[in-house]
Amino acid sequence: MQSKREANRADLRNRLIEAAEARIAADGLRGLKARDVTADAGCALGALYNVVEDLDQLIILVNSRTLARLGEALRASISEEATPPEKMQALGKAYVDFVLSNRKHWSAVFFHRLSTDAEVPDWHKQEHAVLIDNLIEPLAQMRPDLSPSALRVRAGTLFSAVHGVVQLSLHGRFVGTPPELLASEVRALIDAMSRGTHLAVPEQ
Amino acid sequence: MQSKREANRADLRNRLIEAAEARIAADGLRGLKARDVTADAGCALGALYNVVEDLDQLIILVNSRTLARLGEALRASISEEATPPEKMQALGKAYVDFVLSNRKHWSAVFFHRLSTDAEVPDWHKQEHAVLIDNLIEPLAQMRPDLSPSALRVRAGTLFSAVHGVVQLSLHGRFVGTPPELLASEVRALIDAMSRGTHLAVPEQ
DNA sequence: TGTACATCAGTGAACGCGCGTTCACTGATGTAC
DNA sequence: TGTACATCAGTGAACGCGCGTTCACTGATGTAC
Repeated sequence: MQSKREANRADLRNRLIEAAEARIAADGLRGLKARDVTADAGCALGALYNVVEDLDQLIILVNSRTLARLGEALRASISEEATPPEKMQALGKAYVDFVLSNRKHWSAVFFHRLSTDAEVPDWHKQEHAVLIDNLIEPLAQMRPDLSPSALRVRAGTLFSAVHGVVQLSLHGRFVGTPPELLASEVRALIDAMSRGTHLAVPEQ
Repeated sequence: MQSKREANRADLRNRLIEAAEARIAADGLRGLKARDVTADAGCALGALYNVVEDLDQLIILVNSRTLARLGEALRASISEEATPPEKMQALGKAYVDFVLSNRKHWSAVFFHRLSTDAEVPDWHKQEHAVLIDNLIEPLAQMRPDLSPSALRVRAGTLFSAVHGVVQLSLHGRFVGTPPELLASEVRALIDAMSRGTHLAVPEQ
C-alpha cells in the first residue's frame, strides 16, 4: 500500500487549505503569508511546496471551496413551489447574505489576480458558473421570449448588476448603496430586471 | 518673489503626475514604480518625495484627474433637449465608452487600495460624486414618486449595477457579459431600472 | 548692484524589509529478496 | 519476519529580489545689508 504517504500528503494539503481559509477570513488575501499558513497547519515552510504548486494555487483552492459553499447556499435558497420571481428574489437575498457573512472570502474570489503572468486554470474558471446556473431556470420562465443563449447572457448581466451593487456597497468610496439599504435595493433591482425590458438580445 | 522655486516645484509635480498617468495607462497600477516615474519625469528618485507625500498620493492624484475627465465626458453626453430616458441612456453609453478607452485608469480608480492603514482623504472621496451627480436630475423626472434622499440612493444603486456589468465584462472570469454585448446589455439594464419598480425606498 | 549667508530643492547610492521560493540535509515510509 | 537499499516527505536556514523610502551631500535660488 502506497497509502500512508498518500494519506499524509492529502492530510497536510487539507490542513494547509484550511489554514489559508482561516487566514483569509481573518486578514484578507493580503494577510496571507506562506510562513503563517504553514505555522498554522503545523508544518515547515518548505512543506507547502511539496503539496501545492504555489501560494497562488493555494488561494485558488480556497476560492474553489468558497464558490462551492456559495453554490450550495444559492441552491438551498430556492424552494420548488416558489414562483419564478420568488426564486429570483430568493437567490438575490441568498447572495447578499452569503457575501455579508463571507466578505473576505468573497473578495478573494473576485479580487485575486495572479501576480505573475500565469493564467487561471480552466477548471477553476468553470466553477464560477454556479453564480448564474440557478438564475437561468426561473429567468427562462419569466422571459419565454429569450433564446437559451440570450438567457445565459441576460443571467450573466443580471448577476453582474447585483454583484456591482453589493461590491460598491461594501467597498465603494462614497458612491455605493448604504449597507442598511443594500437588501432592499437589490430586491428592487432584481424586480426591475427580471420583469425587465423586452429589448431584444442579439443572438450570437 | 518666491515664485521660481514654487514654479519649479509645481512643474515637477505635474511632470510626475503625467508620467504616472502614462505608466498606469500602459502597465496598470501594478506597473507603477517610483524609479520609472521619476526617470520618465526627468528627475532623481528622491525628488519624488520633495513634491509628493508618497507613491500612494501620486496615484490618488492620477485618479483624481481620471474622475475629472470622466465627469467631463458624462456631462458632455447629455444634451439639453433630450428626454430623461434618453439622458440616462446617454450617460450609460458615455460611461461604457469612457471605461473602454481608459481601462487601466478606470481600474486604478476602483481597485487602488492603500497598502498601509492610511485612509483615502476626504476630498478625494468626494470626487467620486461625479459618478452619480448627472443621474439624479433625469431620474428625478422619471420617478417623481421618490424623495430626494431616495433618489440619491437609487442613483447610486443604478450606477453600481452598471458598473458591475462593465467590470465583470472586462475582468470577470467566466461570468461576465461578453464584451461585444456589453453596450446592449447596459442599455437594457438602464431601461429596466429607470422605468423600474415602484417598490418604495425607505427614507432615512 | 554686489557680497555673504541661509534656505531649500535635486541627487542617487544605500538602507531595509517583506516575503516567496529553493535546497542540502534528515528521517520516515516503502520495496526487494 | 528481517535486513539492506531506495524513495520521497519534512525541515528551516539561506537566497534573492523587488522596491519604497531615506539621507548626507551639492548646488541653485532667495534674503539681508
